[in-house]
Amino acid sequence: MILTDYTEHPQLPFLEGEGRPSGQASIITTLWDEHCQTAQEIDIKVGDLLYLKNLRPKADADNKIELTMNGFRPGSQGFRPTEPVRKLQPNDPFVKSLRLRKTQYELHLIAQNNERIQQNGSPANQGVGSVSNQPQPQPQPTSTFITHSTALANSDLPLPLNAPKIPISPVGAPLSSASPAIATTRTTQAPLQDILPVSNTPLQREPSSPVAVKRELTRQPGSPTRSRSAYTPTRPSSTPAPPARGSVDIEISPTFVLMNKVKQAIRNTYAEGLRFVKLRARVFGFEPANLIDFSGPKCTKCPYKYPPMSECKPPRWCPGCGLEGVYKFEYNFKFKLSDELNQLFTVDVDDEHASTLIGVAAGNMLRNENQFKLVADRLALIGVSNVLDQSEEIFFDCCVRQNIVREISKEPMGRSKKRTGGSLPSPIAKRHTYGSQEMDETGLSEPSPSPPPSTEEATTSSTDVQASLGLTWSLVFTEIKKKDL
DNA sequence: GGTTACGGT
Repeated sequence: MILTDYTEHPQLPFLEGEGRPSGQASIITTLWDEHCQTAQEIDIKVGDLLYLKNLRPKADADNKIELTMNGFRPGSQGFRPTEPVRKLQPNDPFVKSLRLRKTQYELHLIAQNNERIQQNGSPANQGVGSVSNQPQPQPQPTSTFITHSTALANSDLPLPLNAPKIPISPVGAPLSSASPAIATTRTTQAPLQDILPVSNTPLQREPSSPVAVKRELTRQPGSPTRSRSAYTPTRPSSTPAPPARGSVDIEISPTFVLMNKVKQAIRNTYAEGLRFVKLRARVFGFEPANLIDFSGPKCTKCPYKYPPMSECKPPRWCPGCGLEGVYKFEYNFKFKLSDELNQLFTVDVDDEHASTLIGVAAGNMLRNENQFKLVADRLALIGVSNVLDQSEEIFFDCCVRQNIVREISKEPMGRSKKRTGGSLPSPIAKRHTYGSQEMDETGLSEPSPSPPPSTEEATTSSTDVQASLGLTWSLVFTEIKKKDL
């Protein structure tokens, strides 16, 4: 079999891919005896995800690394492994980590490719060593390739290892202490792979962190505190003042702009009792976990939203309407905000408002690295990045709207009312409204049956409490502006 | 946890 776990190595065969991952990331693997038989019995096919125990490395005639699974020899002192050859079920935790590796590898390839284009003509394999940013590369003593040790402990991320000295001992450069592999032969779509530990050189995994740098950069000499909006929150003396830095390079929506928009929205529309709240807040969490998935494909003919790109590609036919899978990319993510009083809000950001916020329309960030950079750079200004940086708390002004949820009475009327005091939606209504912009709009045009709870009540609640009360929020009218624009 | 490893183009 030809396998990959998205790890490159100069001693792997195949430079470019032809149905395999591009780059030197495919490895030839021989199964002997019962292993070969098992593989056939469980019908291993191209594209399957496998877990193989006790692979042994060897150098072939050309000094390329190969893997071997030797058969068990009765009479030897050795132990017979349990399920040495196994297909991974989709819900296996290894599958997730493998997909993550794949995504990261793809990003790496894109970046590498761009670099090559810019420098015009350097060979494909160069530059590998130059992209380094890997925390603590740790050579592991004797390690097995794809196997046995079930240590999932050290996260999904493979450790870049030393360049193996093949002929001698077992490969000193394992992919990770335990990593599943993908079987390929042909037909793997484009780029695969992961990090490239070519000769000790750790690889960059998170292509998204240009942010931290920028923050530091442009600071206006004379005006450190420039551009704070008129909004001056009151804050208990016990609460430390929010760091004023962070906002250096950014100019964020002035409060009056927000308020004008809010007033206009209220005037123009619908809503009586619609609640807008302006906040100075920071993002302390977000979903999905990877910025790549902040935008994803959505069917243009029905409301179906495809699962995250980093986990799988959109199928040819839309599972929602069954018709031809025509889709476009839309933003859809959540921020967890904490304001200056440490009040927590989980805030939905739909495509429209994400576009306003970020300043760029949604696109396929997995395929288009420029797109990714634009988005990542912009979000970095408010401290949202794949790379954790807790050192700085960046507050920005924003506006959120309380989602109004219609009562849907599948549940015996009154039950949820009793529990919640009359104005809150049933769990069913909540589920339907969640993350669905269309629902939101219909909700708006039909004012909620009873007045919303007071601002004070709502904002005093923790996120959890809010959620249990059926309160959800959407980000609206917020822009991140660069100072120099 | 403890143990061993051939062969094929």
